[in-house]
Amino acid sequence: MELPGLSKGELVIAKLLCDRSPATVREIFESLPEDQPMDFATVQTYLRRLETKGYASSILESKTRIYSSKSQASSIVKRTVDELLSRLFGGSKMPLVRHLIEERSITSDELQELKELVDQLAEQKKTTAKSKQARKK
Amino acid sequence: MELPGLSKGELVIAKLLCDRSPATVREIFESLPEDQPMDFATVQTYLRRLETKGYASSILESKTRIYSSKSQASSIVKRTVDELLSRLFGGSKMPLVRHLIEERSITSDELQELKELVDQLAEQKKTTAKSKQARKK
DNA sequence: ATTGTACCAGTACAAATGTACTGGTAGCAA
DNA sequence: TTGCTACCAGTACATTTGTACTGGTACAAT
Repeated sequence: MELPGLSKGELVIAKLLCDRSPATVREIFESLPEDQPMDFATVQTYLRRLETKGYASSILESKTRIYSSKSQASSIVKRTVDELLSRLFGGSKMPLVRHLIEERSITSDELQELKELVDQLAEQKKTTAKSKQARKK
Repeated sequence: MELPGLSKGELVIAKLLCDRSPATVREIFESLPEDQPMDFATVQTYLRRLETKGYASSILESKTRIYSSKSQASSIVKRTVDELLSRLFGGSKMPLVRHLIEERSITSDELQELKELVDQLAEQKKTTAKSKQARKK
């Protein structure tokens, strides 16, 4: 069940749907960021296409169709990012990480957040290593 | 001079071109990752389109056309990542950073690299702050 | 009963995209 | 000089994408 890729436009709607699933066309329509408005009917079309592509399902609840996402936001994100990585960075992620935190100005808050993340990961790593050792893998 | 967006396919070629510019069609063709082969003529078409869109220029050097990228890889990357960020993460980058280092298994080496990066940034930040203070901005 | 109002399914359609064939030519091998 | 190669410009074309109109209908307000 290899889902077909999503176009740029579909992606926006897919993400919105994930975050609010289940939702009506109108709900999605209204949650559009106002910097890129879109016709109600256009949203409709995108949702229909998402369903066709297997990313969503829907039921007709007395006159109103309710769409539900069939995939987690995380999996859509993963898929999309994977594509990006393979297209631009030969599949490895560190170059992108670097790009994100080097080529763009980072705020102190973000830096702080990042630091915590790293510490946390390091901690986790240590634990994993230990338990591995314990199990004498 | 707002360059038009690049499609997924164009992006691959654009990146390849950036990395080797100037290059002939054949060179690009041969540097294609073998997991997604493509006809020579298709590469030709992509390059032509890149030129039309303003991302590349070319000259005919005695029977062979030589393409050069007109933009830095970094700016193409930036543009593409920006798009992704706005589409999937409301424009902020930390969620993507998080995704990259949390949702995907990270190796010790990568973690180490990340740690260094963070330290380096912290250092830089401190310096900046100081000089700002010195200048009594 | 009449008229809006919402929403739906279907259809439309130009532009962008992915992918490639073709006919022509210049240079080199035979 | 005759092919065979490489390469080029141009053209082709089915799909996908972006974007939206339409005609029909059910429910609500008049």
